[in-house]
Amino acid sequence: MRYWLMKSEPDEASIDDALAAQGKTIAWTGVRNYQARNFMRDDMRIGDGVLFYHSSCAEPGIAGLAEVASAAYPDPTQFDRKSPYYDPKSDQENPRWLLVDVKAMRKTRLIGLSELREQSQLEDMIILRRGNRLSITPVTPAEWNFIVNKLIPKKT
DNA sequence: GCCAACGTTGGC
DNA sequence: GCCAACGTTGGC
Repeated sequence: MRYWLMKSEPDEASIDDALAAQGKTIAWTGVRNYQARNFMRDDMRIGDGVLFYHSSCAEPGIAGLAEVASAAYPDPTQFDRKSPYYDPKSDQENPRWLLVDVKAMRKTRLIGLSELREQSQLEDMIILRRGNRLSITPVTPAEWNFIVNKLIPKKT
């Protein structure tokens, strides 16, 4: 069992959207970074824990908990000419981009970036490193446990 | 809208 | 294989 942090722009897919989706499961479309793709392809397993992170928005931070709900499979948006994620250089026989399905478990209070940065237990989190842009990053069990057990239950 | 940081591209 | 130019990410 591994743990991950996955960034989503809430304008596109928020934790509320995911919870409202059929089966609470959404296809994690639009990953166009090889390192993030490789995490999905090589390291993710069904049932892995996911911190659902809202990025590029007014209040960036962890907004919910989710689970990996499928193995990696080709992202259909790479073949859709009308999609912003269309990739003319990918071909059907050998798709370049993959996705996994993600099942939303529950919404949490918003744990903002600044609050995350205040936690000495989280100082090594990849998401908090300077210049980090990876949309999918591994989370250590210690980081996961601290966030889920110590931060999330706390009231603001 | 700004811009630092980073990943990708492509000429050589 | 190097690396400058370019495009993107994402917080502010």
